[in-house]
Amino acid sequence: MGTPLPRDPIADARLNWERHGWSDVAAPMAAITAIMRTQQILLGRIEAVLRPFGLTFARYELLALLSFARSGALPMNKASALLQVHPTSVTNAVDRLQDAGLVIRSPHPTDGRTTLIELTPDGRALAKRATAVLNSEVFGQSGFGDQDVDQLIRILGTFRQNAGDFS
Amino acid sequence: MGTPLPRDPIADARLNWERHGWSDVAAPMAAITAIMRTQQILLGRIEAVLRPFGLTFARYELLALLSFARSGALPMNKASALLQVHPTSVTNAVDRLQDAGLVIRSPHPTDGRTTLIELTPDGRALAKRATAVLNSEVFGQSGFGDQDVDQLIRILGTFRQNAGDFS
DNA sequence: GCAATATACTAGGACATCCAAGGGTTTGGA
DNA sequence: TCCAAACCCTTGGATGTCCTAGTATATTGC
Repeated sequence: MGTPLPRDPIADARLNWERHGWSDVAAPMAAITAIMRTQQILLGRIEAVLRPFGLTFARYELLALLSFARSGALPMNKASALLQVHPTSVTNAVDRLQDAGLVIRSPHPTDGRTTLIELTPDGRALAKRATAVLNSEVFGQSGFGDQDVDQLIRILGTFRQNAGDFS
Repeated sequence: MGTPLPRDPIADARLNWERHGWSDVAAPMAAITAIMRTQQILLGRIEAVLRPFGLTFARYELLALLSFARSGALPMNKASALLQVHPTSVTNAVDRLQDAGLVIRSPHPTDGRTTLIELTPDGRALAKRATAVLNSEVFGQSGFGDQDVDQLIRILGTFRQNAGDFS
């Protein structure tokens, strides 16, 4: 994980696919593998930036989502849907954020099944500070050209829509 | 995680970023978030296809890598470097593959520190079957257009190279 | 030749994700 | 009205990833 490899391992995989007679799917295989690897690299950068704040990306995303909500509160199922993660992942994140005093659980006023997650003042302040650093250290130095950013947003947006993320 | 959302949550996040005066990094934020989400979707598809084989993506990748090695064997550190994951992740995968009888550990002939991972006949056969299904069910139906696949490979290839994955 | 440094793998711990299952609350049709 | 079906959240379990530390083996330098 330290020294760069002499050759692109994904390009090599693609060649292997072609050599084995799977040329028809070699390119998509390479694209998908590249997405997996890119995600890993980006997640590593993000986690490194958030670590000093005692946050992980999952917890940060939840804090950020809450900070954009008018009331600073959201039902857990709503958060799960918007973050597009399993409900149990939200439970897990809320547990830890609550232990850190960044959010509190409160009962829904009319639906006894639902739990609201509410940002505390500390949570709101931390979200703001973390976002500032994330913006300058990660998003502002993504390494993608402006045109490539547009291409990614377009290509992946279409993909996500076809995958049923939104309509 | 079931019903499509009425709106694209990442596009909404981008709007929120712009509303808060972070327009300069809103687009890269959206692109990066889209990569994270796309990876999640793709991983879900892959894991679903591999589950009947008793494999996960991490284990499959190791099997596939070994199946392309001339001798069907690789040192663990080599596998770690090529798969670009932490050495402990390889240890973990090898433990499980070995329990399943798909690989065996053997000592390196000249370097006492090194352990070779070797594909068993069962492992080789399973890798072949799993690859066939992945090709037809996932890579062959990626949902990306041919041109978009090329764009992804180009954009993410440059990114990975700049990130130090290879030279 | 021997000690210091580097390399290889593994053990233990923290987190995140998903799935399956369980208990409580609402809703809706008979 | 009342019970079954739907919905919401949590718990417990399996995996994967990384980090830190520890053990064993090689290599390097004095």
